Amino acid sequence: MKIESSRQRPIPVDPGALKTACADCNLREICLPAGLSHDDIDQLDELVYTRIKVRRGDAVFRAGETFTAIYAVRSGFFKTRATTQDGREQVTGFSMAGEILGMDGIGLGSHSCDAVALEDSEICTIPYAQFEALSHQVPSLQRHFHKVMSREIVRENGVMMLLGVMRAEERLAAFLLNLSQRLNARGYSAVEFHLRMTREEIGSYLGMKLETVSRAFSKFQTDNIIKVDQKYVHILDLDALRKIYAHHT
Amino acid sequence: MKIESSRQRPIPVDPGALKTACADCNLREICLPAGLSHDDIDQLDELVYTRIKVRRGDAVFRAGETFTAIYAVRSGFFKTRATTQDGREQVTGFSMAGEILGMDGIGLGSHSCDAVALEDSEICTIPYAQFEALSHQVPSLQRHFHKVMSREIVRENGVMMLLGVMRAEERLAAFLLNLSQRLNARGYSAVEFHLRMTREEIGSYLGMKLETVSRAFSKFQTDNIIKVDQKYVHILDLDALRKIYAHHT
DNA sequence: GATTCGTTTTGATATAGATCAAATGGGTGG
DNA sequence: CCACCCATTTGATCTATATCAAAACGAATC
Repeated sequence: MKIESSRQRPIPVDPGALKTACADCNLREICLPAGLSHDDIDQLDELVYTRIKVRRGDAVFRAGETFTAIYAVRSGFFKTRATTQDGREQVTGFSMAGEILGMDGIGLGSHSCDAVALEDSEICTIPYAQFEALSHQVPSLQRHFHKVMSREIVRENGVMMLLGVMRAEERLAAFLLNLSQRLNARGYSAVEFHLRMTREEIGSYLGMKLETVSRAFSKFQTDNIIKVDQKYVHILDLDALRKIYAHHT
Repeated sequence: MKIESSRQRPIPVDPGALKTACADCNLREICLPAGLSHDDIDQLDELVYTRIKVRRGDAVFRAGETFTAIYAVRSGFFKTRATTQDGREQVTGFSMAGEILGMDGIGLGSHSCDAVALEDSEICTIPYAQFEALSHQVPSLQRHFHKVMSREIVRENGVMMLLGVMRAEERLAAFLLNLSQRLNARGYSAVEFHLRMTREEIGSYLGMKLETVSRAFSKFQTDNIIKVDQKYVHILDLDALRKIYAHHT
């Protein structure tokens, strides 16, 4: 199941076909419009005129490309990854509905990583120049955007901690707890879900090899903390997972 | 030489005594005022009324404290660090003149890490509420602040890559090259400098133990790539360092 | 100027996780 | 429906770095 397709760019679809206004979007409370008034959301809606389907394996943007827009994940699942000059790859994050992609490009005007869909997905394109102008008019939008960027900084701090000081099983526990919490915030089960990424991608994110990820999954299953079957995960003992993460046993 | 002093908070000094307007500050091209017009800088100056001395070992802010302001490093050197529940510590960054501290607090309203001075330093306090209001009036300030936050995201991406895929010597090479480049951008030598942090702090940042840091330094010295004497570093062969970093030999 | 404490270096040994290897099992495309 | 390609699991072995230990060195203190 090789997912890196040869297509380089997503295919824009007829905007009308996918038109779902922010105002009507069930993600509005966790996405960019969070905290905006109705009028403000309407203004944002005028900006977000392009909704795009991204097929599994396709990239929303790639490292080196000129930065033009940020993207809100409307549905589906993405990974972002950076690549060293000699081709080693680091997954820097996984993104799900309501989360924002592409903020890495603002600083230098070009993207520093790739954003690749791990399943067929939909994104809302938010042209950055216009977004900046709008957030200049709408203080609450500006405020919220700053929060979104700040939270991304804090998230990455957490990953640095994970990579810097935690052991293999602690890392996997942290990863599962984080997924659980984010899925839960979106109305899904906190204890039962399907992973969208491979063991190798999990490993890359957590700074370990796929075999080590697999062994940690097996260990958790042996200890009756989770039940795993391929991509299906059922957390049987959330507290045990939290203890592994927190107490660093 | 224990630097964690018992004082919890920096001592505000008479603002007049330290008054150096952004307009006159030699950091204005790399700090927040970068790209602002004279008039805009004057507006920013009205905001930055508190300049504070921070003594070595003192914290500008600590994890858990309420977020009220961001801080520009005017002189000196800082580390930021996050701590796990069981007390393990991860240095998440080192900051020097012109760089901004505290952006981690915007998202959740409280800081997620400590910012500690590694030498006697000075910072400019920028009350966030007022800054947000001003950046709302001054588009170029807003634009620049977004860039600063985005660059922080990209920097952390780089650290994730470092921690995730690189080997000990590659990490140290990356670290030295980064320091070199930042010092150079501030008018200091790119090849000769004094480290402000201990081997242990370097190790924490790079996800390795202080002994491993020391061994990597010794190896570089043996290979005539650098000359080290305690905190003094002289890079003899920048290209060799770049090759270690880039080619991942 | 001696003392002390913390930092750094270096050596010896241990180990978590990487690497190598092989078997199993799903999903996908023909 | 079959065949093939990946993904995953599990075992055996290896290795980069951690850990343990001790000596040397410097900077601050009395």
